[in-house]
Amino acid sequence: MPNFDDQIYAVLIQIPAGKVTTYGNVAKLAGFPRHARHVGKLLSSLPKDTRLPWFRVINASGMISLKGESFERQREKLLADGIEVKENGAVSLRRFLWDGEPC
DNA sequence: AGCCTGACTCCTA
DNA sequence: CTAGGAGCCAGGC
Repeated sequence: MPNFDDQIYAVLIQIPAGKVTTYGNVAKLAGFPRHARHVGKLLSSLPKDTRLPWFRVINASGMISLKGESFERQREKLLADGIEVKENGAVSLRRFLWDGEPC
């Protein structure tokens, strides 16, 4: 059984550009349905130069869960992806949510 | 072991 | 939309 971290990474790299997903969804796709909190903990430990699209992961409310500078960083990344993000960090899950693997 | 914390989620009001 | 409470899991002390 692959470890938790690797499974999470495997899911992250599959998130298509221009889409977002939630912590809970990532955890579920990785095979750990109730580890949403741990997903966030793992992302918090990522190096700043990581290739992983950590910025495409937001909470189930469609809001960026970060604060301060981290929040702005993620928001800019999403905007660069063509995702509409409001000033408060809200994203339209209706339009940009990636639920599972389309393939 | 217990207690606290967190980039979470769901339910109720 | 906000606010409060409960459930959830792993890690640190």
